[in-house]
Amino acid sequence: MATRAELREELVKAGIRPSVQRLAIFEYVRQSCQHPTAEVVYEALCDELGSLSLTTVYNTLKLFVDAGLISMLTIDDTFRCFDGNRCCHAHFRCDNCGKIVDLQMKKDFLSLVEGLDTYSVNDAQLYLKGLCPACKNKK
Amino acid sequence: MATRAELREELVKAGIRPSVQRLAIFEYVRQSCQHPTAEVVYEALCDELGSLSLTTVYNTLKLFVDAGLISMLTIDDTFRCFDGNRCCHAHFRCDNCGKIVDLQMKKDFLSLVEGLDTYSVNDAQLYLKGLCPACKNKK
DNA sequence: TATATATTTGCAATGATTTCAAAAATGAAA
DNA sequence: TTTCATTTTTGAAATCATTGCAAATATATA
Repeated sequence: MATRAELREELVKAGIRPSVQRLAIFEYVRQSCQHPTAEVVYEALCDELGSLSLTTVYNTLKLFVDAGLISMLTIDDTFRCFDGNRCCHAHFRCDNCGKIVDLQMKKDFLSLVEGLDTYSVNDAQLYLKGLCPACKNKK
Repeated sequence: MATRAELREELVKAGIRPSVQRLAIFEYVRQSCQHPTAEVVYEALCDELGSLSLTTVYNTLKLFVDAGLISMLTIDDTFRCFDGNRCCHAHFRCDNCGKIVDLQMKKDFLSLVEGLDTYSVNDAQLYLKGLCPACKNKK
């Protein structure tokens, strides 16, 4: 769990000026285990920041993704969500309840892919879908 | 390369009535290596079928995905595309030219994921992004 | 303090996808 | 074949997450 000062430092190192909004959004996404959408981030920070624009949230999240500070998930085809967890992990989305959970990896994804030597890889996501344990038992 | 009769049979086995539109759409997606969008499928088949509705294409592709006959890719966050290749493979999307290519896998994805025993997995997609060989060299 | 630059804001626009109800096609029964 | 019910297709309108844009605000520099 990083402190606010550490997160601020991380933004500066990435060449991003740590405005109040940016730091709050960065902190929220980094601390959350919920893979929030832009809308969720907006709702969560609106009060704390007094005023906040949904556009700012979208712009800022894009800024962070482009800087490699967080990642964007497209595991749900109707909305994007964001992930501040920097460890290599896969995602599982339950077709029934919609919950998205992290799954540990035994090894990095890339070790399994052939012929990658001539490519330059910036991002890798492994998405699994089906039924989570709880929903599986209900059926 | 499956024949039209084989594809028809496959639809029937899946409990899907092989209408003219469905068979044409199924054949197109199964034979294509281009990961077409609904729009692309629509444009490609409009003439051949005389009349075709984009809504039919969307509905039919969803029908096939739900039946497990093809898969839907969300590797590009602005549109969905579809994949008729049933072999286990990963996808690479070039950030520069947008092209999506298949990559062979040494082993199945799932072998690398921990704690999956209590889940029921229906779909798995590994998405890689970065620069393809051609775009990498240009920079 | 003045001035330039970077950031935020809110509303309008975008565009892929879905909804919906009518029209057409198909299958079963008579 | 004719009739009737069911399934499929169609096209136009609606949806909604995301982006564009131009004005307002905040911050850095001279």
